[in-house]
Amino acid sequence: MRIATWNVNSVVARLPRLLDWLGTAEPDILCLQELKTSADGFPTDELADLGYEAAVHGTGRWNGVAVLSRVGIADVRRGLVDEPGFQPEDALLEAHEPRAVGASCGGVRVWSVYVPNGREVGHPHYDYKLRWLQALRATVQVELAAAPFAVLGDFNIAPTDADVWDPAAFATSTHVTPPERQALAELRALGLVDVVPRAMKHDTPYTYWDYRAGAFHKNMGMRIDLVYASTGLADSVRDAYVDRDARKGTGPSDHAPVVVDVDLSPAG
DNA sequence: ATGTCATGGACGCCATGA
Repeated sequence: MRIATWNVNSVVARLPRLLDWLGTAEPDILCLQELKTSADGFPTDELADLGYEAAVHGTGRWNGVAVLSRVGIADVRRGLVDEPGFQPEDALLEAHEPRAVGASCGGVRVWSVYVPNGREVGHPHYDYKLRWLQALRATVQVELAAAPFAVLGDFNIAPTDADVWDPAAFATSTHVTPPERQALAELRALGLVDVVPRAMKHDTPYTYWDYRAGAFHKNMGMRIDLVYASTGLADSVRDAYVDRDARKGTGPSDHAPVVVDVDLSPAG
């Protein structure tokens, strides 16, 4: 079985690239992030033509996550346990954002997550990020009972200094701070394993490169798209890689897909 | 480090978020 995750930076703008990629990579399960559209705008029919069903959690212009599956989809759950919202400075009410959706596909329980960016250390969004990660932990704690299990997506955290192109450039940034990394450690402590993809080029398994300043060609990247698998599922992993080709060419997302092949057969 | 995108609202540009 092939399981993948991809922040597509608008599923509508990326539809030609997404359909092309599905046709060649042929994942059984694909977790999508940054749909940037509501469920109404989601390209359900085009994906169904390729044999994929979808569990969608989207509300409009920002965020949005989905699980695609060609091995069945059931028990869809939208949102986290005790999920926090984000309250912009000028808003009266905090708004819940579509950043997490879970589904059972072909005997595997998967969650597609888009962790808040955090913007700047000390910004209200950074505090929201840490609170959101605590809710993710509470959700995983419950959902992990349905193993094999994995939570995949854009975590907006580089787990180690080796996962950023220049640690010095991130000295005062989000994505690398001890509280963010501690939140990842607490997820792993529940019984999850960071499935690190093999390096393809430059000996780095980065998954994200800024659109600006030729970052991709200079390999100024980060590994922030992660696959956190239950121990049993991690044991069944036969290969894991970043599909850098999906970051090349015309009209790419700024993220590349992470692809994981697992062998779930009893003898596997 | 900041040379790019994508979206949506009031328009052939700006604000927002990443």
